[in-house]
Amino acid sequence: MEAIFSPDGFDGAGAGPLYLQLHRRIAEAIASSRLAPGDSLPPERDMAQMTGLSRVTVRKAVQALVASGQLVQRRGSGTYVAPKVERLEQALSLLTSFTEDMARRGKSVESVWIARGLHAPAPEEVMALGLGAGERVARLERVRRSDGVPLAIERAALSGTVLPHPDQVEGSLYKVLEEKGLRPVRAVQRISAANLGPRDAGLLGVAPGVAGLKIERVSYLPSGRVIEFTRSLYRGDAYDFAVELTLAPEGERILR
Amino acid sequence: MEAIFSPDGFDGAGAGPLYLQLHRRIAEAIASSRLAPGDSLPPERDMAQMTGLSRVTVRKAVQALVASGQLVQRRGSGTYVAPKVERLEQALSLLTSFTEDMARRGKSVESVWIARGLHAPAPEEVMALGLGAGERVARLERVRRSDGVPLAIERAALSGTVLPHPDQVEGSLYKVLEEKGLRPVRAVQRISAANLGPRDAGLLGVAPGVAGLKIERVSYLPSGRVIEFTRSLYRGDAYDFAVELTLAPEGERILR
DNA sequence: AAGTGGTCTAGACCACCTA
DNA sequence: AGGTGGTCTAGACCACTTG
Repeated sequence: MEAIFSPDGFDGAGAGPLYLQLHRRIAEAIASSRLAPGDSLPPERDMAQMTGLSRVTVRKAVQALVASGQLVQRRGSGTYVAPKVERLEQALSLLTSFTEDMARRGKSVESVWIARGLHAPAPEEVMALGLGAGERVARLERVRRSDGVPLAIERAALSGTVLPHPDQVEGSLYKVLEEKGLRPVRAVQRISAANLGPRDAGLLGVAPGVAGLKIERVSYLPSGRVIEFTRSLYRGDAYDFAVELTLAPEGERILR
Repeated sequence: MEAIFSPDGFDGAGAGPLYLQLHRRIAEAIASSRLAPGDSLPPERDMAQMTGLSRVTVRKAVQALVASGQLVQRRGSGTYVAPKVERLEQALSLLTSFTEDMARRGKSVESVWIARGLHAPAPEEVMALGLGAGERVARLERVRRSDGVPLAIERAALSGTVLPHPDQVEGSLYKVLEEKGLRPVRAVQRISAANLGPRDAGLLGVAPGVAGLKIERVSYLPSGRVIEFTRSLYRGDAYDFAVELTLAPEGERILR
């Protein structure tokens, strides 16, 4: 521990800014397991004194590690090495619900509802769902947890005609749809990455700015009608999406 | 412009930290197009004076916007609203090379080589490629650009036996493999999100900490042998991966 | 040469948690 | 009550870009 915060070796010419040098020291200590998940770091003021740097500079080094999810800070308590989250791998070619997917691997699933209700649709929702004039939209917004760890924020939108009582949805949305004979059989997803804003980061229990996977999904009924439009944010460090690619024969198109 | 940086309205009770209030003001100005891509913001010292805040606090607000890719800063020059990047959509079910993919949409492609050579393999590479004892690994590391904009960092690894002269690869790796009769027909990809480190961010021309899509791909020959192991980092704001999902009939498995 | 962002400091007060 | 992280300040110097 002393070695990490020793005042020696700083300011070697060409080593770059002091906060980056300290950042590197701590990151290497974590990578080499000299700092293990759950370990606490000295208080910022102590790190400053030990290294001979100002607290502001120490904070800048620490903040970068917090922002990339390697450290967590708790006000009034201290700074800790982030617990290692086990990565979940999910096959991307199967249209399954979160609930079913987790059940298949024997994980518990909890949903924490943020909002459930009927609203006036946003233009984007009118487009995606093909809503008629005056039709309302049912919005289901929840945090998905598995074994107590928040994994994703899911914001689903459906036609208010299809789901007139969104507040009665409890567990799996797909199960509810199935009971109505409206289970989707096909979906198109778009995947990108984005930094989590303060609100979303808070819901997922990570620091603002941490990378998240943003997934937009439009689901279709056998008739080709759109049934669901869902925007999800997954913790980037907790999820792996797996997909298999095949060589397309000349001229063939797979994505419609 | 004056409205954004007016000293009025700060410190309203319950509005949160000053740097977040300023962050919100600027973000809203960008979202509402009152600040358009390419527009310059006042110098930090001026923003500080205009708002009545210290430069450090102004910097903290600005830094957060830089870290999420909404602003760019150029030392000696100024602070600007980030140019809007056009999102590229790529189908995830097709095994195509970057070069071919871009050619299909009439985009130019440039590769900037970072490294090309034979090395002693890392354990991870031995595993993924099934390397024999003493076998070397060919590494190809390059930045992929389209129309001058860096889009991705691609780090490919192949058996040194398959590709004994990696320094002779110029354009499409898949083309080279095809000429050897070694074109992959199947691949498994794993997708997650991660904050870009200083080095990778620099290569992609974005600020450190910006969210990137991390893709690991293992490609197979018709014989089932692994031919290629590639780790790529895509700019999260410049790429959409599109994938189609289908409902799997009972008992069927799609991913092998 | 002047102006810009990049780094760094010492010190202060606040809000929260733990004891 | 004491310690922790969270915020904020004024001022300084450096490295780089621009006119």
